Amino acid sequence: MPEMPEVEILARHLRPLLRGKKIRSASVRRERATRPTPPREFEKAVVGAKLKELTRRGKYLLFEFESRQAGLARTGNAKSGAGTLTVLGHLGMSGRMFVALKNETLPKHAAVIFDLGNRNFVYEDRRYLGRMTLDLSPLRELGPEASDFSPEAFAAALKGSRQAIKIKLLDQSLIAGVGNIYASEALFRARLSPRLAADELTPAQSKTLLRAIGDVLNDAIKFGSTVGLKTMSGKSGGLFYFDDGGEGYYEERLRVYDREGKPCLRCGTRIERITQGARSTYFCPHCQRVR
DNA sequence: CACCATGTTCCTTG
DNA sequence: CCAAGGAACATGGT
Repeated sequence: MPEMPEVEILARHLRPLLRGKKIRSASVRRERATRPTPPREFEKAVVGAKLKELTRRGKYLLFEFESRQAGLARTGNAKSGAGTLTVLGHLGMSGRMFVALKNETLPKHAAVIFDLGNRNFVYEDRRYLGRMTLDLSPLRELGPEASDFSPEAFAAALKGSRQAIKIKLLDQSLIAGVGNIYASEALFRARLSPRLAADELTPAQSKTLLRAIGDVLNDAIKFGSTVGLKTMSGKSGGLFYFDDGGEGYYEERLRVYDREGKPCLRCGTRIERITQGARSTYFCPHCQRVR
């Protein structure tokens, strides 16, 4: 469930469930899951730690723990100041995180489990493209959140690049949090062609695009935190948030993504799918003409 | 078997 | 140094 809105909703869901909880034991069931941190080192570092705060940056989750004793300095956890240990989480394409009752069976691809006493925290990932790690270096490469970007700074960041704007939006060092789905959605909302070169956008167009990105992300968060929660309630005593997408608290919100051949919701023209940077882009050839 | 998938990183080629 | 393209990672759905 991995674009910024899904991560934000997940963070809001998990925060009250995890805050103040102490990790009794930790189990890494896949070598890859904590890369580049070795699994045993990861387990050792988090056992006994109490979660202070859970925050989000781009598509990453930051689990901030109170360190137990001295001895954490050698974990190479750059962010850990005095008394703090931070675990960085990323869901990749197929990761999920949830708090479960202890008698619930673990999913087949459970990658990391924290024993919290009367509950388990589970990170599971079918494709193992995500991770939970002590390596915080990815944070240094992230561009601003959409909400922190001024139109002027965004325009400046696009200058000097002839790359297609759609591909640029996926660059986390330019702007953090936009993924393949919402890149198409934002360009549709801004009525801009995904094939426009980044430096071809006028200041007015880049301003429109930045606003569209913010709107698309905010709408998704708003939708996910209302309909999504309702959809999921009842599962495991309401402890789950993300399950399998349920009945459409997600896809039905999308206006162009995955709608190839279907009529544009604005003008009726057939939506097209093209490949850019080896990934699918969906757009309306009429509403999103290059200008 | 073929192709596709919400992400990131690394490699090659130009 | 940059851009573009592709592969890799690993599993599952259609």
